[in-house]
Amino acid sequence: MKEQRTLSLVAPDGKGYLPGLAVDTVIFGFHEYQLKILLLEYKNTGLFALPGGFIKDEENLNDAAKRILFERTSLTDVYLEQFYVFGDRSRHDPAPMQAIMQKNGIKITDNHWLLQRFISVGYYALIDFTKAFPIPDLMSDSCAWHDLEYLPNLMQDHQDIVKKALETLQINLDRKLIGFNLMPETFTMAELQRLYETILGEKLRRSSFQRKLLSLGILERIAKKKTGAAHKAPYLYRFIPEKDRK
Amino acid sequence: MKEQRTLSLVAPDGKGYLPGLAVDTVIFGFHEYQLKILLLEYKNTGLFALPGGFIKDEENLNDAAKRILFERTSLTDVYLEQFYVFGDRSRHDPAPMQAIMQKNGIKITDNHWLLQRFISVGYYALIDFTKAFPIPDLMSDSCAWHDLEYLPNLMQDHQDIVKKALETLQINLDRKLIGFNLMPETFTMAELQRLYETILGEKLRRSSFQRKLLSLGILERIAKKKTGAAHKAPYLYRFIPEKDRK
DNA sequence: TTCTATTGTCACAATTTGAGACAATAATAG
DNA sequence: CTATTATTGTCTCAAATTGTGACAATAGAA
Repeated sequence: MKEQRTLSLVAPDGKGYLPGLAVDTVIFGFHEYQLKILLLEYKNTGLFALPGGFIKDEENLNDAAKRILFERTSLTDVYLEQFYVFGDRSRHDPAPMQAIMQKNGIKITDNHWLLQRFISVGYYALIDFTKAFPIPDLMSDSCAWHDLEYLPNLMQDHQDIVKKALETLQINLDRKLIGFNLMPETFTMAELQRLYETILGEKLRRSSFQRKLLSLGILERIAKKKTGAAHKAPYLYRFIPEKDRK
Repeated sequence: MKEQRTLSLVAPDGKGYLPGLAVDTVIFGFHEYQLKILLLEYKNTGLFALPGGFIKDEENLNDAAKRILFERTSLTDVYLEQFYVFGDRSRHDPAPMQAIMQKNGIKITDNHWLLQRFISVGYYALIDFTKAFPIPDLMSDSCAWHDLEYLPNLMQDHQDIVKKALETLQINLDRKLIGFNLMPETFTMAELQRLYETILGEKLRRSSFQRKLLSLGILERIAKKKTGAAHKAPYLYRFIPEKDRK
């Protein structure tokens, strides 16, 4: 682990980072029929926030997002994409950040870098829930999964950011075939269908779904079958990466 | 006209603007079966660039984009949307900006604000070619339409920005029904089809296209017909804004 | 061995799209 | 005025896709 924290490493003048610009990441996972996202809970404040960070002077923007994602999940090679820039003046509200800084023993100066107006680039990531072990930063009690349906109140405009991220995910699901990034290596057709239904927020027909996905030529059926319940055992499937398709 | 220029109003320390952040706009128009974009040509430099600008300290990001668009076109209420943030370190190349500043009598200091690294938020706009009268800024000889197929060499990574803007337009064309923003108030079905074909870069079947677009319930057929050529006169259509549909 | 829930697949209907045909018609040529 | 020409609006039929339900297969439970 190279680094576990972001905020508190930042000097009061923000030296080493691009000023006024931040990255916020909506990290999606899927578990027990539910879409989840990772949220940080700042110590002793009851404030929840999306994992975020800043861009180093000599860092590519997309690399900064990758780094921030890595710091919270230890994962690399993750599906990660920009989706919107949040740049309204109204999102500038220094109060919660002041509270966080205070609780973490950071000296609050009137023009502390963290209290200025920030414009934030929103990224969303899709990760395999079974592979992620969330790591809080040093200002946070926890970095944990939260059900998308039952989110706590979030800092600033983070609720809007989540909403826009979900909309983007819904739009891109079929076109970019990115749902598989939320699944474990192997899965049944029923599990995959539940993922789609959860993301899209609607029921899908079983036979149409199966026919459609098999016809795309992106699934490999694995000979083995799953066991455990009192009915015919389903096949397991694996997603075939684009490069391996014929 | 409130303001006609951007760059040269900026003080060497960039006071009044958010540091390190810019907006670049890809302004699309359609004329004589061709997609066009607006480009600035900087005086005596042979350098072409997308219209761009900076964000004021107290300005919403999206409002900055609207303002920049207005400064070049005098248009308001235009379809304008973010599509990507260009934040690679490699895009920082002060040489062309130095040339522009020199030719425009702006004093070049080592740490002039304009020569720092910028991250740029890309916006694309769709406007009615017949309504736009491009206005150069004071550093530019011209602000003029250029055929998307025959662009001059562009500054920095502006070629990539245009490419990404076009890809976004192609993806959103059907989903958001935004093509009409490129058409005049009334148009024939053949004209509309040519627009779609040009944007998508492929031929479409006439009867399928007509059937599809009529079935969407977004076109109002106007009683009058156009005249002028030796064949049956086509109907004229008008796009029905969402609020007026039933 | 029988029962139950779920799976993989098929058949048929409904819908959408592809592809072409045809009559209507605004100007033009004679 | 009439014949010609190019394009338009619409229709038909075929092909492809999707909706809908049915059915046999089967892993475990009763």
